[in-house]
Order: sequence, then C-alpha cells, then structure tokens
Amino acid sequence: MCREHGLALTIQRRTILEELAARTDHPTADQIYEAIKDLLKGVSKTTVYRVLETFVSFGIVRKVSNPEAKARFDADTSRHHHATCLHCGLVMDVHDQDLNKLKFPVHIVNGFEFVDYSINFTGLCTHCRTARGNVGPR
Amino acid sequence: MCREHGLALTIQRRTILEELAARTDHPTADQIYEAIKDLLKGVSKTTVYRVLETFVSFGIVRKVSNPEAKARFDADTSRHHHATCLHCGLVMDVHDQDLNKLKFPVHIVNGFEFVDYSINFTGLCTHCRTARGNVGPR
DNA sequence: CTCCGTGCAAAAGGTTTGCACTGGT
DNA sequence: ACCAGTGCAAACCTTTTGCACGGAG
Repeated sequence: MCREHGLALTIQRRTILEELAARTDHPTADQIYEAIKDLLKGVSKTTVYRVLETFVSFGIVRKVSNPEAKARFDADTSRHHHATCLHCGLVMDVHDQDLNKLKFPVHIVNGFEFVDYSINFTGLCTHCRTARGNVGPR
Repeated sequence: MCREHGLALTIQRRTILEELAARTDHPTADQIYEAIKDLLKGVSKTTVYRVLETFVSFGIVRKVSNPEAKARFDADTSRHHHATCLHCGLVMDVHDQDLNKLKFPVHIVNGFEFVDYSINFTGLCTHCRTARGNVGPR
C-alpha cells in the first residue's frame, strides 16, 4: 500500500497502520503510540503523528472529527447539520427537514441509548472550488 | 437566559453569547475572543473559554466536533457512521446500509460541492448508562 | 455583604518543527 | 550512495488551573 503511493515501507509505518487497522475505537495519536511502543522499541511520538498525517494526506487513513481538532461552538442547539470544506476547514450550517427524519438505528448497538444525531457533509466550498490549488488548507 | 439557569448576568457572558448567536460559522474560542476584545476592553481569553464551557454545560451552546478536541484516526475509509458517548467520549462505528443512501442536499448550499457525509449519533454507551453518576466524563 | 465570576500568569496537554542521523530503495 | 523517514528536543498553540480582586445579586 505504501509502495502504491510511492512511499518507503518502514517498520514504523507498517506497525502503525496494522495497529490502527486492527481496532475500531478511533484511537488518538497518543493511544497508537502507547499501543506500539512495546513492539517498536524507541519509536517517537513525533513519528506517530507524522506517519498518521502522511496516511491522511494519501487517503489511506481518515481523521474523525474536525480537521484542526479545535473546539468549535454553536449557539443553535436545535437539530441541524454541517458541511465542512475539506480544503479550508470552513463549517456551514445545513438546515433540511428531510435530514431530521432519520430513524435511529436502535438495532445496531445493543445497550447504546441514542439521544440525537448530526450529519456532517464534506466537500469543497465555493471559494476553494474556484481557487483550487491557489490556497493551502486551514 | 442566564437568570433562568441561576447564573449571574455579566457583561462578558452577554457579549460572548450575542457574538456567538450572531454568527453561523461555528467560531473557535479564539475567534470569539478576537471578535469581542474590542467591544470589551480587557477581556481575557480565559474568560471566553470559561464562559463557553459554562454555556455548554447548561445546554445554551453546543460544541461542534469531538468533545475533547483531540484528533482521532480511522483506518476504515469507506462510508460509515459513528456513535459517541456523551459521558465518556467513547466512539463506536455504526454500519447501516439504510444510512448510506441519503441523497445529498444539493439545493441547500449553492456552490458547495458535496463529496461525502458521515452521521454522528450521540447518546450514552452501555457502561455509562448503567454506571450513571459513578464515573466522570472522559 | 457575600460569593460567583473575572483577569492574570503559569501550567498542562496535544501537535508541529529544526536538525542531524539512519535505514529504505 | 542518496534521500526520504526517523528520533530527539524544543517550540507552538490551545485549553486548563490557582489565586486574588471586583462586581452582581
């Protein structure tokens, strides 16, 4: 997989991807580090961050939650949804009645009590779509 | 609104909430600070964080994105959804074919090019539901 | 008048960067 | 052998905490 993208296959990349692929709990960079530091004596946390970031930029791995991992606040507490620009991180509200009618997938996770949901659309905002390539992310 | 919750009505709380309510771009704490520091000479960033956190805990304001503001990674890049426990922050995968059939709300945002979407369900996991009150968040 | 709320400064994470060295190719 | 990738340490940035003062109720 690394080869396909022209990346050197290092033991760190292999171990980190194997660890991440083996779990479904969406670990943080630190959790990955904790999990592999025994198998890979001497790995640095820096490498974990760098490798994960590399994977993300090649689409091998996905980042859950907002790209910048900063807290964002919203005074509108009614059910509504969001559209996030993959390029610049802009977040816009999406109000759509149809999207508020989803039935909760109660059958899926036994024991989990559902309270609410929110849909996050990803894509490219007008500005980034027209100015593609001219502006860096963030 | 502050009164309703037994909170003192301070000029800081009023200004911060007014600023947040006036915009729909889901600002970060820092963006709020930048926006109000001129109207409110001498306000500290600490206060912005504290006031926002207070509002969140009273349900007046919502936090967009993950509660801990840490980056989380996922090796599964196919379309799937997540359920987040409001109490302990646990994130679980939700695989459900029906949820993958949403039609994009193309009409909503002119110019926005939709690529994909992901639904985030919030609620309480089995553990926190049974142990409610015994364990603190995180 | 009494506390809650604020400001300041410093600490506490999480994440990024500069630089020299090492291991893939 | 060359250069991408790694490790280390320090920098950076966001968020939290301790403490003393001041203003809301």
